[in-house]
Amino acid sequence: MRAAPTILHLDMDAFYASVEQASKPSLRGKAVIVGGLGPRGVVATASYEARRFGVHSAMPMAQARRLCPNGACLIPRFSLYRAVSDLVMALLRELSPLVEPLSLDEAFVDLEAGGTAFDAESALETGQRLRADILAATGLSASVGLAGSKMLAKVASEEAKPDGLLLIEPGTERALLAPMSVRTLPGVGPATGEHLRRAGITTVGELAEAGEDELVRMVGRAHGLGLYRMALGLDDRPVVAERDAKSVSVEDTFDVDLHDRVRIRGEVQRLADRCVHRLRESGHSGRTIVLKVRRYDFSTLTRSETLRGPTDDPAVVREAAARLLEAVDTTGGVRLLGVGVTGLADYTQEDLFAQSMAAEAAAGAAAEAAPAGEGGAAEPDGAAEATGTAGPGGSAGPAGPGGPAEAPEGAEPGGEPEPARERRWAAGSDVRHAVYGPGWVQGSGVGRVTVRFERPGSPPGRVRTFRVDDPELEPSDPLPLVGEPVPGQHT
DNA sequence: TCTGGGGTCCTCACCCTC
DNA sequence: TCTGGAGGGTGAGGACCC
Repeated sequence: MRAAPTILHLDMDAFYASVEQASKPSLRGKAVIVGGLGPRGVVATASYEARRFGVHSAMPMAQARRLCPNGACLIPRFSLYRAVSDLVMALLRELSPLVEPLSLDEAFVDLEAGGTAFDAESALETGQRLRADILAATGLSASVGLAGSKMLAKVASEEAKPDGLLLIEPGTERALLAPMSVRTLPGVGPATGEHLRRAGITTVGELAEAGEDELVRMVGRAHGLGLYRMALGLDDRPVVAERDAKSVSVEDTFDVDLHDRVRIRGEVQRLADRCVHRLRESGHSGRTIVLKVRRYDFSTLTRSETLRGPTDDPAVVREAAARLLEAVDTTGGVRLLGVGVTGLADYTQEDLFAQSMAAEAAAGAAAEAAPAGEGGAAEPDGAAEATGTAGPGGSAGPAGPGGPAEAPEGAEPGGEPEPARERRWAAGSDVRHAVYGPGWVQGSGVGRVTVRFERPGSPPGRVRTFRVDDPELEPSDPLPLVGEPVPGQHT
């Protein structure tokens, strides 16, 4: 077991919301809620100001708005968060080659492996310096936990939040953990927490007292053994710099449940294409195709099919997904569809056999499906979806100005020609005005869009309102949070 | 106005082979 | 030839994480 507290866990504070506050000076010190803005959107991150109203991650956005009616609700801007995250991860890699990112805003670092810390004192010094460097590079605060293991370092950073640093001295682990809730331990979520609570176990100390056998009996072998060890403060998992992806998937929740079988088939095909696109981008192929269907009552079904060999052929994935869909009863309505690929390989063995099978199957299916599919008259409730609100980019899609991010290509080959659509301006998205310069959308409706003209580092800016089709207003890329070059002057 | 998206890991059931 | 168990592959679902 490692003695020196040289595992560092970094956690950026309320990351998405903090990035939004840094890039939008008028929001600093205000309640900011980042998440899906559609009717089925949920909160991704809330600023600490919004958390005071009871808003938290995974809460339905509608509920968050009720709790915090004056909060600024914004769509996530992942490209910006990724850019900021890259800066932070680069700083971590200066400390050690062993950096294990967990998400855009969290990572473990093995300081000892990087030679940047060997005892409590040097670890503390490194942690403080890192926090200062992150603040200088991004303008954001981060919390740091230091301990002898990953689990304890994560507990420490959680305790240090917000904007703090905590080191757990070797030998103090059990006493520190004992009074904490079992929910503190990674892997104990609502279900396991409730399971343990019913057995009278609510603290980590009680978990340790329960003993290994009892825990294995209660929650299964792997989980029970892991929980018992963690309750004792034991965790010898190494920091792993490179992790191979094991699956790739895409899914969409629709604003309105889908009933029309033809429409559902179409969505599955579209998702299969998106999934293959992502699969290819990652340089993978995969062998098992998974279809996910969440029904009107929130029950979730998965159906999967394993191919003879890995593929990244869109036709093969589309066909497999279509076959899987045929085995699912969708009467009652579908709120979410997803297509995924697992069993990834890092080679693309061009599977001629599978391809020829797929081509045959496709030809057969096309011959069968075309009359019914194109006719679209089969489903008596087909008109139910004609609202058009349930489209891609509904609650989840960052349906920014210029149209939904997905389905850029003509999505409705057989549909009526689309009239010039009113431009949509999502709250929080970046824009540039020919006269007033860079700003962000504060809100839009009834043919108007309200823009606040400010940028990272500027004082809070002024608000102006335009027609949604104002030709001088256009979507733009986010500006960097720190060290922003003067726009238009690249010398 | 209930409940996103993209993942990982584990368990269990079933089938097949040895 | 029959039977039972072990073990791997597959499919489905649940829990959890950020």
